[in-house]
Amino acid sequence: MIDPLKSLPGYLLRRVSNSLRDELSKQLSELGLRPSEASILLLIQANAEITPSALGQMLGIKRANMVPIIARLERKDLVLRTALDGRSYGMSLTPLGKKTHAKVNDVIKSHEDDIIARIPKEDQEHFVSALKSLWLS
Amino acid sequence: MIDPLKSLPGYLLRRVSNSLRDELSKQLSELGLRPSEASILLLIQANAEITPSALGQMLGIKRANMVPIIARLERKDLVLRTALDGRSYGMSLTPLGKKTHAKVNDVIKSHEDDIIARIPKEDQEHFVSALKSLWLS
DNA sequence: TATTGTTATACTCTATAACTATA
DNA sequence: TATAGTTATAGAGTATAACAATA
Repeated sequence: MIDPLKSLPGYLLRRVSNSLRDELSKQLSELGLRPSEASILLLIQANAEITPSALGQMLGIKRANMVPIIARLERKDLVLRTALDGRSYGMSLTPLGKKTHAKVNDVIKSHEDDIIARIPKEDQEHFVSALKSLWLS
Repeated sequence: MIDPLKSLPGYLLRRVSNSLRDELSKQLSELGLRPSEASILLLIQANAEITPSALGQMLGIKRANMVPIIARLERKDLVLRTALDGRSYGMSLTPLGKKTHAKVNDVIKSHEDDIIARIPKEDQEHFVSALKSLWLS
């Protein structure tokens, strides 16, 4: 079979991205989390009292779609909300959220290390550089 | 705001992949096609009488999910099926399918050229090499 | 027995419009 | 007026299980 797609960088990028996401998703599911939920734990830890809108902007997730994600994190007792003013609230990690954050951090770090380890040494820096030049450009 | 995710290659990869896919999707929508449909036109052109199962395997799409995709391509008079034996069929491009294939090819080529053009010259080869080493490994 | 195409179904992620309450 | 959070809803992609017909 001839595969004219395998020579296309954009196509390669998409397939690789999907398979890596599936791997991460599987590892995070052992913590009962989805990738978006895990990312949010990292961002809340790094930004005390961050709002859902700010989170969504950083993650490229629409405000409307943040609602059920945050609701799940709250239901799991991982995050709690504190009113900032009458219409917005900041989010922080509960004690359980902090413990989970540490585990998430380990999982993501090992996932990222795995990725780098699979790339030949002489390509690694160029790979990250290329991704950064494609980032939102 | 601190973004601990922007330094993670896997996260960068996913965000870049998503935004590139959105761009391609938008361009293909002017042809009335989705990325999966466009890919299939390329693969049928390159592989006469290919079956849905073989297509799905190459694209990483489950057989069950190929059904509605192919049904749409047939409804648009882009592909037609020919029985190979009692239970399987091969797919080929109709005259309109061939014309559309040429347009799809142009769109995808310019999309891919755009991607490469955004990457610094000294990173381009390493980027593709890195993607290939991450491909299904 | 294994495979092909199919149906039905559910889950995830995403996109839009409209509403409310507050700034 | 503009913004934050929310609701409802629709679209797209994906996953699984089960079935009939055929190899």
